Amino acid sequence: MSAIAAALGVSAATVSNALSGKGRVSPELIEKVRAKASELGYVPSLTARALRTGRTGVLGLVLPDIANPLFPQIAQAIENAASNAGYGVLIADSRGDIAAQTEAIGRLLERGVDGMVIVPRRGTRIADVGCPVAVIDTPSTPGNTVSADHWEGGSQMGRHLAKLGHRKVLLIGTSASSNVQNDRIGGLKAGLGAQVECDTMWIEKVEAVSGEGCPLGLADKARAGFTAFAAVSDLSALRALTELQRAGIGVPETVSVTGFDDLIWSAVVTPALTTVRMDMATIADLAIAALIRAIEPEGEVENGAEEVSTGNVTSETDRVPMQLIVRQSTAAPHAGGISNLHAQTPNKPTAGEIIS
Amino acid sequence: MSAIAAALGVSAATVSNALSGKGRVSPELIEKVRAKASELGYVPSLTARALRTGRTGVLGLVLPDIANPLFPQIAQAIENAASNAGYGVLIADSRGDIAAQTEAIGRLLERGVDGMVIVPRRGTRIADVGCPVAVIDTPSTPGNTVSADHWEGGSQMGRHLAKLGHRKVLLIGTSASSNVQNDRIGGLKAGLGAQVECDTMWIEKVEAVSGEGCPLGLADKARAGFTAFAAVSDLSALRALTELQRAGIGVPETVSVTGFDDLIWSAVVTPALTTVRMDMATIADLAIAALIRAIEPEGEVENGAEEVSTGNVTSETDRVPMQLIVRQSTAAPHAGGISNLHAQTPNKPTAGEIIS
DNA sequence: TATTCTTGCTTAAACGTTTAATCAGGGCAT
DNA sequence: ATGCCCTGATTAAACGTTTAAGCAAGAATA
Repeated sequence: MSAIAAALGVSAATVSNALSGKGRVSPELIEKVRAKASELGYVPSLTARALRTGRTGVLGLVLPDIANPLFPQIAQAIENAASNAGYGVLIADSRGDIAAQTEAIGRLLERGVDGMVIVPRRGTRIADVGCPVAVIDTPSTPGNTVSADHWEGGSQMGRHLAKLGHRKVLLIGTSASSNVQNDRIGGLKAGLGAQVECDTMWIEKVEAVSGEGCPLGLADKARAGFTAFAAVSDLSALRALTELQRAGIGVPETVSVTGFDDLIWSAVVTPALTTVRMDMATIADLAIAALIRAIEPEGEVENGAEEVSTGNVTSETDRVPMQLIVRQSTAAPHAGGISNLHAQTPNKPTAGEIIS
Repeated sequence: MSAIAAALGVSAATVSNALSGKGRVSPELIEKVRAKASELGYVPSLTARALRTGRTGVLGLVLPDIANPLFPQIAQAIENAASNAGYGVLIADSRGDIAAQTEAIGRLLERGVDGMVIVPRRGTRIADVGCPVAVIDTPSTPGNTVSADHWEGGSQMGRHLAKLGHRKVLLIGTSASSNVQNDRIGGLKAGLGAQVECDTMWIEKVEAVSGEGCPLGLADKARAGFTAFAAVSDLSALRALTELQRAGIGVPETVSVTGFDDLIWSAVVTPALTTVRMDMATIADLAIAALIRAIEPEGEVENGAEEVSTGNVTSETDRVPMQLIVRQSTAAPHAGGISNLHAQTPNKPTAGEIIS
């Protein structure tokens, strides 16, 4: 910067003002400074700026378990939104226990992040950590900034299955302590309506008895009359799908299987999974916008409260609709029921029809 | 820091020296400074330090497509290794074209990262970007810093299949332009040996003709005598597995299916996938260690070359062995061949036996 | 014409560290 | 006893910005 100033015979402060458009600088000088800057390939030192302004231009991203298959979607959306807003994204894995989450947050704080996006570990409440925080969890959780409307997504799926004619549905969740999963299940039940019989299976409970990765006994369930298996995550749906197929039960002609989240494999398995997708791009945009509102000074208002607020930020809307994607894993329950195995239906293209 | 200095009646410089152990400070004063520092809850400003030293303590992580299902493993391992070394990790998604990758690298550079880890987009060579770079690709690619030994992994899998008695194997890849996939396929062929007949299917080519997500026609292949389908990624393996199951072909009693990478779902599908896993923790450790060697001054050597080298860094070893994980999707080819459909074998626990 | 406002720029301080250079004093050898 | 080295500290500069305050000169106002 001083090089530009010297080359133009002005002071460094003027160059700064010219580039930021803050002080009073003549238009022609601004132009000259701009020209010289790009001529010299000037890149402002974000470090120095950070030191002076106290803002680093970096946001932290804290995830409960970075190995979560949903992570790519989240990270990509957040990175994109942040990057559009001129921010960088520092990741912190809070793998393991709650202590690790706290420690991860601490590391980010030390690095001087201006704010952070936290997808909290199940059942965790985020205390005021000393910087603005956007929480992506579920609308039913207090402190949530913005998230997918899991309940509504569940209800879309429920209506889809009910409309196909299913009357006995098994809901499959992983952990009963997950707010997200409970919301999805609540929505499913509501969407299925009162006349549909449903039962809920929590995989964690089954595994506590029979060991991790054990068979879920879904073939028996099918024989018991369940015609649809609605998992609240695509991973469980995949598990259900392959277990049923392995047992020789045809999907979708005998039973239907549905998932949640539209994970990477949903479209490529056979039959392609009917699922419901979060609009992560919108969620990320809202979360980042809310954060930035808390970080950057208002400008308009001249109140004394120049302090950056330091708690959970809020968004205009705390829930964004989900998108039902109907593929080949759902169909009307066949009258023949379980007896009609392996009737081959031609594979239609898998892109999926987006409903709603 | 000045608060500590004032409280102890010494200068700020002394405090700095005491905490960093650099200058000459009396042992008892060091102790007092330490005590006061933790009493006051002193947290050094990494920003100021960065300004002064020119090093930010932040590494960049550039991924070809953050939505890649392998990403969680990579990000987690890198974050962990970096964090252990006292570095933060800034992510940059280079989704889209090569231009996006360059632009992502530029953003990281502006933020003053001390170095970066790049998993290059297929076929990309990383030019000298102005900071140390660790490239994680494949040993056969020039410029590679460290990566899994994909060829060796393929050969392990090949030997496993050959030993089971398979004599006609279909190798399934996504893109013929991927160095990683070619290495894996090369290894597979070598491991299978000369007496095993094999053919290679590239999904991209099939899809170019029949559309994305189209059936791969594997049932026909099975009828043509292929008894094993070795995909070079778990995603393709999953696609193969479900397509075969859907066609009523039993895995593993009729044909075997194998994958690569041990992605999250490999253990939970039925039958659980036999696959081969990268040791990302070791790879990440080596990559980060190599980076840090380039970043941090040698200390010992008193040569004038204080400059940080600015190209691709190298590691002691550029390839780390893969780990064959045998689960339920592989078995000896049944003498009866394709006719013997749906023979049920009991589901064994899915944890997987780790070989080698 | 004398005063005040406005414009366009400069000066200087500040952000919180690190580090080279300096300095006072005590022990040691000459 | 004088000069020298070593120890344990201090001083001051520097990193590259931002920004409040100051200032000179021309324009507008009285």
